[in-house]
Order: sequence, then structure tokens, then C-alpha cells
Amino acid sequence: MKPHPASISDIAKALGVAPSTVSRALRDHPDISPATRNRVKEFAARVNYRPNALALGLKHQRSMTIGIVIPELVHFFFSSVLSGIEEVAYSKGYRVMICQSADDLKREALNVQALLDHQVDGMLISISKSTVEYGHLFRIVDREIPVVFFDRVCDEIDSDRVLTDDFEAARAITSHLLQGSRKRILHLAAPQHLAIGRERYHGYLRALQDHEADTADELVIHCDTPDKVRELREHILNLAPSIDGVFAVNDITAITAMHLLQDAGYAVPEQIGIAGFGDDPISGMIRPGLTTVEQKGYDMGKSAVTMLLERLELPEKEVPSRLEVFPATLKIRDSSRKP
Amino acid sequence: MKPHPASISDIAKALGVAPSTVSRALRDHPDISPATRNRVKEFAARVNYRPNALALGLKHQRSMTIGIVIPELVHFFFSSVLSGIEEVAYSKGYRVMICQSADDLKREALNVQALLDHQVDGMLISISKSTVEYGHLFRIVDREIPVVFFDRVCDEIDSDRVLTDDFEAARAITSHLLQGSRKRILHLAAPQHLAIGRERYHGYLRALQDHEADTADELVIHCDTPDKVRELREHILNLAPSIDGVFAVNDITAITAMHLLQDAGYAVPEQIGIAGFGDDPISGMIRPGLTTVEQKGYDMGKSAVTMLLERLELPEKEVPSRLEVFPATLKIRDSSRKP
DNA sequence: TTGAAAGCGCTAACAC
DNA sequence: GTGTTAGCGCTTTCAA
Repeated sequence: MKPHPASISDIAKALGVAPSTVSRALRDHPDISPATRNRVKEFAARVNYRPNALALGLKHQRSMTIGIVIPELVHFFFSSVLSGIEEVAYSKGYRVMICQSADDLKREALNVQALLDHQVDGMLISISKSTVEYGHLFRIVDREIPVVFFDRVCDEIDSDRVLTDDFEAARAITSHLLQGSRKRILHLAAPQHLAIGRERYHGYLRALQDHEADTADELVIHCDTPDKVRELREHILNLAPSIDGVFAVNDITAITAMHLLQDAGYAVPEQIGIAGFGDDPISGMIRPGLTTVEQKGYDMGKSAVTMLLERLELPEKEVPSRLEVFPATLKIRDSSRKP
Repeated sequence: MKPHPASISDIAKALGVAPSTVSRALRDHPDISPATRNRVKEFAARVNYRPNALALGLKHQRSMTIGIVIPELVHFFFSSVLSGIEEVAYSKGYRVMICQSADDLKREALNVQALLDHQVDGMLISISKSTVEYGHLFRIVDREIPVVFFDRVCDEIDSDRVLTDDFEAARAITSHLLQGSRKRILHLAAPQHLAIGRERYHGYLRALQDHEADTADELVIHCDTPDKVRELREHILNLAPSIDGVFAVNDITAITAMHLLQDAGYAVPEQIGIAGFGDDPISGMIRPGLTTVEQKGYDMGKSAVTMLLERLELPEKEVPSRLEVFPATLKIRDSSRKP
């Protein structure tokens, strides 16, 4: 049988005092005499006493745990956000429970429910690509559990958000692609029901308008993963002769497209300039380096938990929803050099 | 104030029955009459009843939560292991608590303690680079909490492990580098107090011996991160004229070294062949592609949780510690083509 | 300064 | 077939 870790009442029995006395002694309650306090503390240290977080959570209605739901752990952006979250959360005594939705609405809903069941004190969420229905998210606010959305936010819910200035970033990087003689930029876009998809598309569009470039619809295709690039291979190669630039909604898609075009004989950046989004470390390591938008995942993560923890620390205060927008910084590399 | 979610006793009161009846009805206890069972279930569904995982955990001494401690979330290998873990754990009704040690012994120890405090049912651990003292790990086995170590295992503790066949992988890839006329291979090694460091070094050494290549000590340097490569820049460049191959303990280090050498005018693979370890996605995307060893992180993760869950499901059974070794598969790419 | 008792939400042994 | 009670580990009134 398991060596039961010492509980408060074990200590109380051993010392011939009441559990409440032990409890008070351990948390330095002023009423307790120094003598008993020391006696309790010493004994507790000797038997390696540790408070049971489950019991504490049940008692205080506060689990000191925050729930996180993201699409995919293995993407650099998300793992760096997570890293930032974990860093801050731990330093403040919170633990994190992490779930992946795998970009699936049903799993996202199950994850949210599981986290609610575990009585998380708050949640940090980046919604899945297939999240077109928000019942599970409303359930969180119904229970008045604070949520902060990051990157892939849910516009239908009034809550704190942390995001990148997607519109401006997309506008700036498309504008940069158009600096030379380029006129026809292919946009590999994210689903338009996601705010990031819309914002980046509209930023792209604005840049085209500003430069009086070609805004043909055929230049925008829904394609946001390497797999999609391979699937749309023929389609992209058919367009290739008529384009001189590509702006993809993320880096790995941009790189996959770049390789596709290079393998088909196009010179990058001479014939076609390429730009991505996110500044995945890979982008600085390939040759030519991929021009992209820096997205400070780690800092966004820290910022998102910080917002959340503030709400947790002062639950009464009716603070209106806050929006934090991280400015976009272009990372210009060789893939977009002027033609 | 918060809208308190319905509890079993709330339901009991509303329906005029005892809490135990509600509890039994909800879990389909045979004693309960179909009539009351339905009445309870319907009402529970209507008020959106959900069991409180904290209370359950406290009651059953079983939190349905597993703790994970890894060095760094943002490394592809670890995030893919995690992804595999999460996948299986969730499907079996377990949640995961994740901590990063940041390769720091003290943080690792704090993390382990925090997870114990949270009454995790088991742990999955990959130890930090600076873990040279194991008190915190022994505390886990003292409490008879099952642990599975993966990749960076702790030899001093008798427990389940999941790892790559590091020795054989290192031997094979070094041997591959030596196929042509290569004779002097630089090894960028991990710390030797880590089993993976030792195994990969010894595999490298064995290959050198098999091929009667140069086994000079100066050809082995402790260098396992891009930062270390930059720090040891001069040292590596001094060695460069005399070497014709590099085997690094991980891919990003290999790539950083490759770029360093290329920038200094060395041709890869013509003058110097390069190989890494881990098959980070980046390795297939750079040109020349990096020759490396496939490390099935996702599968290792699944395998590790599966072992752990087996122990959790049959705690009495005295199963001896198991060791699962994933075979090494070489990924030969252009960075190591025969000279 | 300390103790006794109740309760957080849930279940299980024991009544009836 | 259902209710009563105790208890998981902890804190917190209230009483002494």
C-alpha cells in the first residue's frame, strides 16, 4: 500500500493538538503562540508535509490552475506562446493544463468542458480553424470564468484579447513585396471566418490598392498548410507564370510554396518574391532567407497570462475588456529582394 | 457573485431525494429504480450538471491528471512528444499538467514538487541538462507514484523508460559519414553526464574505430546549442581545415555549424559532410538537406503515456521496469553526400 | 491561545 | 430502492 503523505490531521494527532491549530501555525496565523508554531513547523518539515492542492482547491473554490486550449502544440508560434504562459504562471504559483484542439471544433468543446470540470480559475484560448459555433465558449463566460483569447480570437465574445496587428503587418509586407516592379501577388490565405484570415487578407488588399496592383480574385486562394500547397500544386503552378510575388499566411506554407516554385524552375526572388508570416526560426535558416513578419509568441503568451492573472487577483473589479495589439515588425530577408 | 454550478446536493434538494441517490442514479448504479434514475438524469442534464473533478480527486485519491516535466517546450522533439502524450492521455480521460525545467535543476525540482502537491497520478519526465542530483526524483518513487522517463532518462532510478537507440544511431550515422574518404569527424557533443550524451559519443567512437578513423580527443567538443556554436566559433574554425565531417548531437546545432563553415568558405558536403540528430522539420527544408537520425517523438510520447497508464490501471501488479527502445532510422540527405 | 464543528462536492459502507 | 453518515484534506467560524 501507498505511503500516505502526512496530512494536517496526522500532524495534529502526533503533536496532540487540534488540526485547526496546525493549519494556523503553518500559515503563520498571529493568534498562535510562537512555541506551538515552531513545534508544528519543525514537525511538519521533518515529515515532509505538503498541502494537498486538491483539498485546497475544493475548499477555496480556487484551483490555482489555468486551462489552455490551442490548435497544435508542435507549431513554433504556439509552443512559444505556451512557453511564455508557463513561465509567468509558474512564477505566480499557478499550474497550467494544456489541451490541443487539433483544429477540430468538437475536440475544442470537449477540452473546454474538461477544463471547466477541473475547476480551472481561468482560460487562455486560441480557437480552432473549424470553430464556427461558440456554445462551448459562452459556457465559460456564463460561469464567469475569465478568459483571454490570443491570436485566433473569438469576436462574438466580449473578453480580453491579445493579438498581432495582422492588418498592418499584412499591409506592410505586401507593400514591401510591391516595392520593385512587382504587380501580381498571390495570397495564400487562411479561412475567412477566422479574424486573422480576414485581417491579413484585408491588409494585403489595402496594399494592392495603395500600389494600384492587380486585385483579381484568382490571386487569393485558401491555402494555409504545406499539405494544402501540395494539394493545390497544379493550381499554383498554373498561376505561377502570371505572378511575381507570394504572400502566405504563415511561414511553413510560404516555404513549401517557395520550394514548389523553385523546383518548377522559377528564381526566388528574381522572378517571384516570397513572404510569410510568423518568423518561424526556420525562416532565418533557409537560403534564401524568408521575408516574414515577426510575431512575438513568447511575449504574447506572457502578456495574455498577465492579463488573466490580474482578473483573477481582483475578481470584483469590473474592468472592461482589454485588447492588446502587438505591433508588426517586418523581417526582411532575401526571398523578397527587389527584382 | 458567481453562478454556482449545480452540485449533487443541489439536485438532491430540488428533487427531494438524498445526495447518494443522485450520485448512484448518475453513475447507473443497479439498485436505483429506472424511474428515479431517469428523473435524476433528466434534471441533471437540464441544469447542466458536471461532476467536480477536484472533489472526485480528493475522494478517490486519484486526480486523473498526469504531470509532465520537460526541458523546453519550444524544441520540436519535445513538442512532438508532448503532442503524442496529450493525444493518448485525453482519449483515456486523463488531463496533463506540463512544466518546463528550462534545463535547470532547481526548477525541475520545484516542478516535480508542485506536481506532487497537485496529486498527479503519474509523471512523465525528461530530465534537464543540469540534473546531477536526484533527490527530487527519488521523492516521486518514495511516494510510489509511477514515472516514465523518456529520452533524457535517469539511470539511477529504477523505472520505465522510453528512448531512442542512441548508441546505434550515432554509430550508424558516423559510419555513414565515413563511407567516402572521410577520416576526421568532429563531434559536437552533449554533456557526458546525460545518458544521451554518453551513448551518442560512444556510438560515434565505435564507428571511428570500425573504420580506423582518427579518434583524437580534440575532435570532441561539448557543444549542443546554436549559442554554443557561436561561442566556440573560433575554436571550430581552427579545427575546420583538418576535418572532413561533423556529427552534431542535434539538428539545430548541426545546421548552425554548417552555416558557420559555409560562411567561412567550406563546401558542404564536398569538403565537409554534416550530420545531425533528431530530424527536426527544418532539416528537410534547408538546402543542402541535413542528414540526420529520425527520432519519433510523437510515437515515443504515445508509448510513454501508454506505459504509464498501464501502471495506473493495475497498481497492484508488480510489473518489473520496462525499457522501450525506438530503433534508429537514418535520414540521408545532401549534407553528407560522398566526397 | 486553542479546540470543536461544519462544510467545500462527492462516494461508499451501512442502515432501513 | 433509498436514506444516513462518515470522510477524503483543508480552512474557518464560533466557542471556550
